[in-house]
Amino acid sequence: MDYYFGNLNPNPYYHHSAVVNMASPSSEFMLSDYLVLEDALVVDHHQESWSQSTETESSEKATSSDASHGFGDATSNTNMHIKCQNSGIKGKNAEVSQRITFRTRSQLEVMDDGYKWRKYGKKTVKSSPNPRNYYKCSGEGCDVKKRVERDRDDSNYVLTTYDGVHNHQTPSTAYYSQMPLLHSNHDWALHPSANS
DNA sequence: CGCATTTGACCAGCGC
DNA sequence: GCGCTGGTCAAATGCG
Repeated sequence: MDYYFGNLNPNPYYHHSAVVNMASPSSEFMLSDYLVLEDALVVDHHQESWSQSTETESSEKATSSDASHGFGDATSNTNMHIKCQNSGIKGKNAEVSQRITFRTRSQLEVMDDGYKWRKYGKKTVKSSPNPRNYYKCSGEGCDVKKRVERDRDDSNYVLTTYDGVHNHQTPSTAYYSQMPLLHSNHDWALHPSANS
């Protein structure tokens, strides 16, 4: 099984979105176990315009794999839209250099990505009728955070946003060398706004 | 009993 | 300056 998630497109003016299929044979699957890059799309996407981008994502949905790639029915598969955003965050979060948003079709809100997370907050936000859950990595000295919420437009999808990079390896390191996506030092293209 | 989760309070940034 | 909003804190609670 090949794992790959490097630079999908050399053009630095685009963020990268990859559509992958992730088989989920049980509720205890691990992201790192089943993440398979199915196809790569390129979309222009800005950190500040997530709500606007959902229209783009809806069109992606219509053209993306879903069940049409022969991975089985929707209840047994998790289809993901992955965005990597170097968002040029200003202010107090300026030190956050990596932001990755997964859009996951899943009944599960929290997937096991190999790291241990501690929930520290839950908030109803105005931009979505669904509550947003906040998690911190339990790794010692690791300040990576993630937010998890149901897609406001389609509750079958879960939006998972990772902020920052881990300063340690995942507790399950078996796929480390093959699976750079959820580790530091992966090779993402930068959006021009990140440099301004 | 120890640890994780819940949840209301608090804080900071932003727009008006 | 004030109110709104999103993000975080921390005491209370639940669970194994």
